[in-house]
Amino acid sequence: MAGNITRADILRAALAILDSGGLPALAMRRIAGELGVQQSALYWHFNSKQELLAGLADDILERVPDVVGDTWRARVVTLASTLRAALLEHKDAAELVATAFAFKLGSKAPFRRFADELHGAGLMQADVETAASVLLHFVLGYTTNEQQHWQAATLGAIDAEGTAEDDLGPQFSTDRFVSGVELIVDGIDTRLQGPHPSA
Amino acid sequence: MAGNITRADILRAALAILDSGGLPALAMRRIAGELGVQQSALYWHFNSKQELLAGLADDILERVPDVVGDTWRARVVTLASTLRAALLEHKDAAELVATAFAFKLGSKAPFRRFADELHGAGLMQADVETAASVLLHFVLGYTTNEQQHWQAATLGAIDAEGTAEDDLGPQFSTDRFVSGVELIVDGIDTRLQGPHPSA
DNA sequence: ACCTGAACACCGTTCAAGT
DNA sequence: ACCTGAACACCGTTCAAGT
Repeated sequence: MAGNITRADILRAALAILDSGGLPALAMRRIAGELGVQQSALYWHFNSKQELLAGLADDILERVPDVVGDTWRARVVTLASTLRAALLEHKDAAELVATAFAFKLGSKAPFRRFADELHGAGLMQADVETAASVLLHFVLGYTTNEQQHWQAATLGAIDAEGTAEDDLGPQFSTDRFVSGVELIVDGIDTRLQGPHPSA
Repeated sequence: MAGNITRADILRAALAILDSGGLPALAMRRIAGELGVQQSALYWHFNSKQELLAGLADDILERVPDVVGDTWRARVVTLASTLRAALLEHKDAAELVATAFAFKLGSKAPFRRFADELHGAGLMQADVETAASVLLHFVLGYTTNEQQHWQAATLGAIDAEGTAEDDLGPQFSTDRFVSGVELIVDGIDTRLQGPHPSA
């Protein structure tokens, strides 16, 4: 009936399924079903499910807007917060992006975003890579935990508050996230103090 | 013939399978097969595979030795390196522990280890939790990527060097890892400068 | 070029029934 | 208390064949 299916169609259907049911619902059969096509048809457009997931991760990351700010510190904190916000908009997106990043499939874009800001701040290259790595791992790790915590609470697997928090305090909030980013930024600042190396 | 199977037996068999084949090989049927038992027998000892994996994660983390050092900085860097080393000893262990941690099943032990060192350093409680969180996410995130990179290279999916590294430099090494930890530690140091708050 | 149909080789989990 | 046997309801991937 309708014309052929495209990669974009597949990714759009996959994102809708992710939004409604998260990663556990994201089966090849389900995506195909939503498009009115056989599951094997997807393998003409993607070599594997992992490749499809990497494409999804890239799509989500492309929606992260450019950041503005007067100082590099402000821009780095804003970039981290913006990235977290983009991930929180889609169920399981943090885990999805973290996995795609670990597998080196696409999506080194967020690493580059951090690296560019830090390079612009005057950090030397070795420190740029170290700092970008620390920032990215914190954003992905924190947001993954946060998202899983929410969803577990929604399913009733963990009671909404108290009990499971023990002595760790209220674990997840924008303030806690920003505190972590600022701690890292203060560490970076430490590397900017000596503008004229003697040797 | 032999006596009944125990939780410890199951975890021992699971760890052996993890070592040889990684997480993809760790199927309930495989664990049961190794113990000469039906897969359903495992469900008397564990309510789910996730619970079993959490137990495995705890086992791996229990092998992390206590750290010594003259300064809190030295102890924190050593603890991070020791944790990484323990994870690198078992295939896919970093991903396993990161997932168990995200799911809040057991294993907040490493968080506490970092928190205790930082508390001893004189950091105030809110900063202790922020800093421990940043440290733990970096250790788990970096080591997960490192371990997956190695294994992909071993399987030939990524050529051993060059090419995939592009402009990111040599991505994984003990030095790079320690640099990241030291950046965080410098950020922490920043919070220790005002010993007598005025209000 | 793009998709169907059908199969292959797996999964985790449940549950009555045995001992 | 601990385990068997068998089923349920799924997976990702491949591949000849169609159009």
